[in-house]
Amino acid sequence: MGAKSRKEQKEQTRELLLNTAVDQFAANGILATTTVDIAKAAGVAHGTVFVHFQTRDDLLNQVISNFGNRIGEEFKSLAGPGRGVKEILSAHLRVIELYEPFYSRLVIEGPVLPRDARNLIFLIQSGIAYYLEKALERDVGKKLVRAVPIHLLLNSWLGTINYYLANRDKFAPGKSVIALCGREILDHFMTNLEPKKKEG
Amino acid sequence: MGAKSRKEQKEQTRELLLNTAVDQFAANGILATTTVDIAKAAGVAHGTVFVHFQTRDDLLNQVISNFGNRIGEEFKSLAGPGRGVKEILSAHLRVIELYEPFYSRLVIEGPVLPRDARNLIFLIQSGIAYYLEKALERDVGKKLVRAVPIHLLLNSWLGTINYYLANRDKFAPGKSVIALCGREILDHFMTNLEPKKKEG
DNA sequence: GATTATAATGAGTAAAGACTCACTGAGTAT
DNA sequence: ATACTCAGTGAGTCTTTACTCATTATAATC
Repeated sequence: MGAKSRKEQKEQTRELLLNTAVDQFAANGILATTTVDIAKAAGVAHGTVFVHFQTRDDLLNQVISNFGNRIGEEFKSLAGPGRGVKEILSAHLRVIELYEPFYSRLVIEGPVLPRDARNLIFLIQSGIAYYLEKALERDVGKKLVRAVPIHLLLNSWLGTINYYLANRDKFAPGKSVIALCGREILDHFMTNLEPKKKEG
Repeated sequence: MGAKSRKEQKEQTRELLLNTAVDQFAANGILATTTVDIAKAAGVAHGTVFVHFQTRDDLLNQVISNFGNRIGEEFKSLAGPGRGVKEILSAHLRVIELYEPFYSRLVIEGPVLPRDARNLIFLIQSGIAYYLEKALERDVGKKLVRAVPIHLLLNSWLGTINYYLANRDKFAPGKSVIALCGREILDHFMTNLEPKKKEG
């Protein structure tokens, strides 16, 4: 038995392909990246891709699924229980910033990807919903924020963040839009949530 | 000279192709529609497409450009001078609802289209910016709404509307998302804009 | 009526890209 | 040592789709 057993070797190549794929997707776009590109960048033969994944879509789904797990863990560790709305939204921004290159590709190209991929992306985005709802209930109960329907808050938040990510080349060419604009967006949303004071 | 001169005939075929293309794009998606699809749906030979348009991208750009002009005119006629923020946003919603099938395709697929097409789409979306800015200045001056940075209002509005359009199959399967959710979104934004009352 | 110009045709070409498979060579078992 | 297994190879196949161009039919011109 050599230093690398066959199983180990195979698993290693599989992960090399997954990691290379995520990098290529992030750098050049998901639609624009071919299986040849991934093989070349990974330094393996084209056929090797299909030893490990049945189809290109299969590879893509596994890349997205892996990514979703990583990002979900990260978010949970930052957005523990008992947090307020501002902390949840802030944690959301931090996680996105951390994974911005690929995350923004998902936001941009997600809607035109195959159904399976779309569903996975929807799941990833839903990760925030539960925490935001709890945080909103808590803050409304404490009269820290005014009562707003959770779905309007969630959809306008996700919509706005996605809009900035999708137009990152206009808002922050070559930089992180979240790093540049995230704070401002967050403050804007928190101001919108301030309780209305009584008549003076 | 026959009933149709050659010039007339050619122009007629050209418009047939433009109209057929917009319908096909709206119905089946821009990326998914081939030049053969358009030719078949228009009832002309495949080659005829290239008699009238140099490339598929050229056809697409002209479709988007035409669409932009129509939608721009419509918006201007609804959003005359002296209107308030609510009227401008409301006019925006009405125009989008009117052209929702193709407009939502532009929102969904726009980010992955060629640069020229992307720029045209950006122009279309910018149509509201000027009017919204004037309306905001007016309403803030009259103390009807609180002062917010115009770019935050614009980007969160466009982001939210685009988010609903992009997920219309989830929010309003088979229907108009704008018809179903537009009013609610508008009210939410107007509530966000209510001036803060003095301490009681 | 004969000639010319051109809108329209549709079979054909070319390029891109996903996927296959007979083969190679190194690890594994007996 | 020998036979076997399987990760990896890469030239080749197949499909899709934009685009071409020689040809046809019809309007315009003389």
